[in-house]
Formats: sequence, structure tokens, C-alpha cells
Amino acid sequence: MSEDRLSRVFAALADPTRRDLVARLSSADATVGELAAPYDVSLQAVSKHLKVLEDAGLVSRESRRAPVRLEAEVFDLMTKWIERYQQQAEERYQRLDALLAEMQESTPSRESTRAEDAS
Amino acid sequence: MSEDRLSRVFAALADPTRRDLVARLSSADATVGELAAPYDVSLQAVSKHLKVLEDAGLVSRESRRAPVRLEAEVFDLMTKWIERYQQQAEERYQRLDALLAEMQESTPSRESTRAEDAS
DNA sequence: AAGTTACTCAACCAAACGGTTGACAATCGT
DNA sequence: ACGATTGTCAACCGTTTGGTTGAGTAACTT
Repeated sequence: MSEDRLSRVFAALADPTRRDLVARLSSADATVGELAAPYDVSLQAVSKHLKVLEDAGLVSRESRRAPVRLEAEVFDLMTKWIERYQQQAEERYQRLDALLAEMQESTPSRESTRAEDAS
Repeated sequence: MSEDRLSRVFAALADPTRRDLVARLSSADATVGELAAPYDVSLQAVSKHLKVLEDAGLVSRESRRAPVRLEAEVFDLMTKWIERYQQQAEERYQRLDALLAEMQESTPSRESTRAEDAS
């Protein structure tokens, strides 16, 4: 049921400003004010962005004015999801390549195009 | 300037239905109709979802009724972004651990808490 | 060439998003 | 204890999103 969590994480990172916040937090913790300074949007807007990141579990704070910290474990959730399907897709391509190679190697006259269905 | 692309990719994957489409396409190509069948939303809705995935470069088709194919290279874009900051954050933690260890190891009576600032 | 099947486009709707401003709450120095 | 600073909440606004239905287009079948 971390389905929902993954949605929140991806949604959080879909915004360039929030990705930039994450990028900056990866090199140093910082307060809300410090984080807001470089952007030309209001402090409130940045505060909202941080709430989104916090709800996604990407970021945490011990108290109101404490520096914001990046929660790096969440990245594992993403990489796990990504790698899973990336790998699966790659394996499929390899199988396809193998099939094509097999078709290529047999002489076209023989009836050898029957791929064994190993579901 | 693939800033925008990354936004579209993350946004595309923020939706559970679209993630499921990607998951299914990772094991086999499929037509729009086939893809739409399991969900209880209209075919048009699924068609829209596929357009979002296509605009993000996650999916492609050769023609209208051709099977949809997963474009696995895009995953690299994501993993690269993620790994970059994940790694950076981890290094920071390690530096922090080292600092704490150093503070621990020195006897509390000596004035040795002066961390050398190696910026 | 005609008809069916498969898909997309267009218009619309409610809800969510990213931003604003203004008022409020909490925390730090003094 | 007081005032200044720092951050959040609330209400609002325009735009985007995910869904709908209905009409149109493209591509196979015969």
C-alpha cells in the first residue's frame, strides 16, 4: 500500500522548484528562510513546497524553525520501482534479440520459425 | 534544459494508473484497447494517459493502432537525477558521522571540538 | 467500395495545484 | 515580559488534471 506514497514522491519531484530544493538540501541542511531566499516567489509559496516534500517523506524537521533535512531513504523506494521495470523491459529486449538472431541463423527455407513459448 | 523533460517524466509517473500501464508494458507491448480493458475508466481516459506517457517519452508507437512500446532509456534520466543527490546526501551523513566520531574520541576535558572547516 | 472496429479530438466539469496577500502563531534576543 | 523575527494558516484566483460524453477519423475486413 505504499502505492500512495510513491505517487506523492513522484508528484513532489515533478516540480522544478521542489527538485531544486532537494538538490540544495542534499549538500546542506537549511532553514525555510534560507531555502526561500534565492527564489522570486513568496516565502509562503516555498513553505507550501516544503510541506509537499514533507508529506512525501522526502524532508523532515525537528521543530518549526529548525533546519530542514533531506530524508535520503525515500530515494530507495523510487529506484526500486524504476529498476524493477527497467530490468524487466531490458530482459524483454534481450529475448527479442535472441529470437531475431535465431530466426536469422536458420535458413529461410526450413520451417524453423516456431518459437517455443516458455511462459 | 532537460529540466522540463524530467518534470514531465516525474509528473507522468505520479499517477497510479500510469505507473500500472508502465508496469504492464514492461512485460509486453500492447494496443490501446488491450491496455484499457482492465480499468473501469473509459477508453478515452486511458488514451489520454498514454498521451501523457508519450509526451514524457516513456512510451512510443509506430502508428495509430500499433502496439504501445515502453521506452526504457528514460529511466536512466531519472536514476541519474536520483543517484546524484542520494549519493551526495549519503556522503554528507558520512562526514557527519566522522565528525561525531572524532568529537567522541577526544577526551571531553581537552578543548578539541574545533572542527577544521574544509569547505 | 462499404462497413465495422479501434482510436482520438473537443467540449465540458469538478477537484487539485501553484501562486498571491493578509492575519496569526511561535520563538528568539534583550 | 516585550518586541522583532520567522514561519504557517486561510482565503482567494487562474490554470492544469483526470474524468466524462459525443462526434469524428483512420485503418482493417469483406
